Amino acid sequence: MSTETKESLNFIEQIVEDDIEKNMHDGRVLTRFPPEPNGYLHIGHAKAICVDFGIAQKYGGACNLRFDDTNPVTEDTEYVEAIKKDIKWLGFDWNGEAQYASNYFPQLYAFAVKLIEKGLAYVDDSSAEQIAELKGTPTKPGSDSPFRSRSVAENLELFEKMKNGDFPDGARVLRAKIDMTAPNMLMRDPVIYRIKHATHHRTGDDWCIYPMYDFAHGQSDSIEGITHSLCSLEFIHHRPLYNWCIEQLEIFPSQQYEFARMNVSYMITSKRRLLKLVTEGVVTSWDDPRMPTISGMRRRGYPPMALRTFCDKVGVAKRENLIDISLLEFCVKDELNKTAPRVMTVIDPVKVVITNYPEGQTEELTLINNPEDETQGSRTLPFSKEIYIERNDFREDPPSPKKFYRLGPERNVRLKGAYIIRGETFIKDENGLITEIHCTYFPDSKSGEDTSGVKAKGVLHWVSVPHAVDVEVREYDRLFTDPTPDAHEGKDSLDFINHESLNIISNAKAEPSLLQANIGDRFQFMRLGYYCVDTDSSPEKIIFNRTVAMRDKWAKKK
RNA sequence: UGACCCAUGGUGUAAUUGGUAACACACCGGUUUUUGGUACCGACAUUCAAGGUUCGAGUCCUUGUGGGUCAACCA
Repeated sequence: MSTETKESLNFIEQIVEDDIEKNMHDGRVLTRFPPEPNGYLHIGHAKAICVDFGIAQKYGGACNLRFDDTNPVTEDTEYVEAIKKDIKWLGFDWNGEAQYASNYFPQLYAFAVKLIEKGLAYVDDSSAEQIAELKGTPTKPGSDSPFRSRSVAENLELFEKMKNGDFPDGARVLRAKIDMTAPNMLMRDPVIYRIKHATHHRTGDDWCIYPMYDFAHGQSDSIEGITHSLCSLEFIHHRPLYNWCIEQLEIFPSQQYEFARMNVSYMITSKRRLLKLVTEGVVTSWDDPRMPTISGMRRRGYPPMALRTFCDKVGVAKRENLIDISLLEFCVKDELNKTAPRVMTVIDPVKVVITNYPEGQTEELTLINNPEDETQGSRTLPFSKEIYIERNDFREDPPSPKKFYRLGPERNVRLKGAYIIRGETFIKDENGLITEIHCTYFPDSKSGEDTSGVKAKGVLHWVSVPHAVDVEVREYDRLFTDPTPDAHEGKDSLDFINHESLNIISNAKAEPSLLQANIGDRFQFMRLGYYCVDTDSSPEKIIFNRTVAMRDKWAKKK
């Protein structure tokens, strides 16, 4: 008797399972991730990667990485390398070598010739404007180009001349001959080849004509034997053309399926607008920790696994969506809670003197590194007469004393992993700012061997003054003040920039174990949040990025 | 005066394919806690509308309504 509950499938998984059941392509599953190497990958790509590679993985198939590099003027190998790095970092492996649409240029050219020979493509001498003119509008049918009825021989000759570089850019195009009155604009004799005397990042100057997306993508899928070509909803209108090309060329029948792209609140994914953030100096670079790029999130400290579980939780469907960024942050915190070692760092330090603690004495205390993971062991930490605590962990006169679990005059608190101390007096400067707090400690209240019987109001993190390490901490907030900054008509996303998205703290005090930290290492700063060592760090100065702050009910109540 | 896609709590995704709305996040309340973290418990929707088919509809049909996409020699 099977009691297993049937796992619910998204609509793509259902299609794939149906196909496997029908033994389509002998049950083979081959997907592909087809980025254009003209920009950096962002959170939206992460979703596509998880779907493309994830489906393949789930059904024992494989996923090709294919660069859709059919427009030499915008593409570059720099992006190729960055994209590969991001995919690997997310934890996916593509099938064999990376593929390139440009590898198929000879084959694609032959496909075009075949179409001409079948009387299904023609060379059009019209200008871009004229072509647009005759194309009609979504509500008005288009009409035939005067060049539509050229003979096969003439088309063949002209197309070859196009290839040979006999014409300047824009002089002529090759168009598929379909139906100028089709309700789907893409079927109104789409341009499939254009002249561009440009150097391609891979094929150099071998070609001066380049196929359009619609004449390259589907055929590339077909050449590679892709079984399920998954893309976002905006390509749904391309599907009839995708199928038309495959049918007319009589090649392997790859199938395209569309799913909704993922939108995340307070993030933008338009390459153009992302670029603007960099060029306008809103952020420092493509991998600025505030950027929704994969490289930005990596630098911010988001674990790749968190991104994957996030995409997983978001699911796959066909409706427009706006995912609450708090789900992403939840996934990040959930992952980090299990994996990040705990350390203590005081961000806004105020000095505490323990008046009854022996002068000059240092104790080595042992602290657990991660209560969620025993295998992470423990470390020792120096304790002494003078320590730093967080400024807001002391209140001279707490507003609601019963609810305040921190230090104050005549209040007892436990120093994490150390002793219980009691607030006594404090010193203020001329501005009323507290500069020093005097406490006494209970010698028999040592953590783990507490026989004092003293009740502590709460637990504070701390750092020993003589052993403290100065570090810089960079706190980030969302880049925009509006959840959908690019969805307001007549307004630019830059109108919603959060000018307080970066807060630099240059004099935080960290426990000495952090001296051993390496770039990229992630930690939980107890009671504060999760942080990682930034790439800007040097041996002289460790710089931490705040990946995400801890959930804080107390801050919320206030 | 078009074609195509979509419609389930604040958000996102489910619902054994026609059998009486589930899970996660967020929010609110509580328990535990040497992190105001974690963990745990509780509260939170009769599925866009109106008809129809049916013993029975979130699932099927019809008509509306609302949202999205399409007029680059970009992908």
